[in-house]
Amino acid sequence: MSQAQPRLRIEPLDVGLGLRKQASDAIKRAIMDMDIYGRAGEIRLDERRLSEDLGVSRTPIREALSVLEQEGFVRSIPRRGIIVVRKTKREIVEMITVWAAIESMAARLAAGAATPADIAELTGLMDAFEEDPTGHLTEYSDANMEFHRAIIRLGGIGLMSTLTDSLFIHMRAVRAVTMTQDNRAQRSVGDHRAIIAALRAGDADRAGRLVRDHTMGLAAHVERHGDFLDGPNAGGVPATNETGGK
Amino acid sequence: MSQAQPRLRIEPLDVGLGLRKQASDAIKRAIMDMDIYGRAGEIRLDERRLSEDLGVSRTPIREALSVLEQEGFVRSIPRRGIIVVRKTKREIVEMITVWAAIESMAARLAAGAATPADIAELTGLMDAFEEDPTGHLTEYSDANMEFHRAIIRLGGIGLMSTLTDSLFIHMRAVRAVTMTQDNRAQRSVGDHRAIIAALRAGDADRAGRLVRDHTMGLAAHVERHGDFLDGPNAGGVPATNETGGK
DNA sequence: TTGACGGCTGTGGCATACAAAATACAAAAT
DNA sequence: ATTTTGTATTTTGTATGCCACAGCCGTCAA
Repeated sequence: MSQAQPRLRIEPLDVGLGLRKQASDAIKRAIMDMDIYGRAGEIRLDERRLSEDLGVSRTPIREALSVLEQEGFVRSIPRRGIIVVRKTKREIVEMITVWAAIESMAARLAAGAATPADIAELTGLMDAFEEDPTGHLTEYSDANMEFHRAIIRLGGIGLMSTLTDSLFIHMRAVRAVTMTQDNRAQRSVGDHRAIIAALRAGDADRAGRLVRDHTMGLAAHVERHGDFLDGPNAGGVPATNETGGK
Repeated sequence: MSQAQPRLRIEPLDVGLGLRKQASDAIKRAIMDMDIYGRAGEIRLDERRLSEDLGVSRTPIREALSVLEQEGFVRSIPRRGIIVVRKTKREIVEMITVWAAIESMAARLAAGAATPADIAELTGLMDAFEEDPTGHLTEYSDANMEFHRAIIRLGGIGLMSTLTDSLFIHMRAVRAVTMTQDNRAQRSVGDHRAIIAALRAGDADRAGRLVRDHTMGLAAHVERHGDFLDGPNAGGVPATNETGGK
């Protein structure tokens, strides 16, 4: 009966306020913590199990899962259950492309509006890793993300930050891998410095182009080396029976 | 095994599969049909009233409202109820800017991949209005939207279509107004023709730039003349933070 | 007369109970 | 032995009831 079901480890949350949001956060955390691409087969989430693990009834669980579905973490198949989505390489590349489009525009806008203090913040993020980013890949990965988020923020369009944030969440699994390949970290620093220079010069065209090329380069890289995403069970969504048991 | 059977294909009989979606669609339709910007004061939605009107219980209504909240149509205030959101001018401008960013990138991608048939489809959308779009503003407004959606589709990034579609829904109220001002419809046709030419020439840079300038022009126009959005009750529901579903 | 406090009502949040559907298992027939 | 069908269990979808909190109104006191 209770086979090797990927039972998520989560802490029972205390009831108080915003029970639905707490539940969605907890489940989201649990999903991000588990290695989605390691396991094979579809990962199903059982409402009843979740409700008893979290100590709340199924109603807030369902609403939380509805939120997570909108955010692209799970997919609800009508009468069949809720499964954790596994982003395909194709989908990741699409997300990076959208990211490139948005950040490029943000850089254009930032080029005309960024203050010296803003520029200083950007340089500050890179300064710690100028010499040898390869040694501290984990830290640099964070600083890298923060750099891009900062540029988008400097664009002044809040919606851009909202959208890209929800894109970035799905790329946690990709970040670590891509960094270690191809000396990408080192080249990344160079690209970033060029972007900062363009922003400081107020050159919107150049800033937009550099950002676009930089991120599209990541897209091309994932396109080439991101086959681990489609991993063991390739293809897309199996339309019909795929029990996978035994 | 028994796969080659010419099994007759029957509609999956979507009744029952998605009472929640039916509810969300109905409520969404109702929201879009009413003139949100005409009325003053906050528009509250009562769960019990809705469930009574739609003939279903409150549970699917709540889930439908949860979906609508994620899509940005309504806003749930913890113990106060659910109100219909009114997009501010600022938010509309932000949405148009994001739209410009995405469609510009899509045009770049489309410039290298569009087939003559694709180009013909685009020209076909515009041909009917070349002479005098001012006479058939409603029809042209639809064709205009379809033109932009087609370009985004030609970019080949499905995520772009998904994102922009959800953006476009919120701009119905703006479409009609902006078209009638400033001879925008007529100039729109000219811009579109130039965009088609760039796509036909395979000039990614030019196509991307033209699309960006065209849409950013709309953003600037709304920025200038879109005060009716914040209209009667300026700042009716200001940034009270919280909720807002990410 | 005015302001504050307390009960009353209405609405949303959560839990639980019930029904329908799909899958898994088993048995029987070919 | 394999396939098919019937049954049972699991699991989702829906309904309803109860509870907590917010807003409102009336009354009482200063």
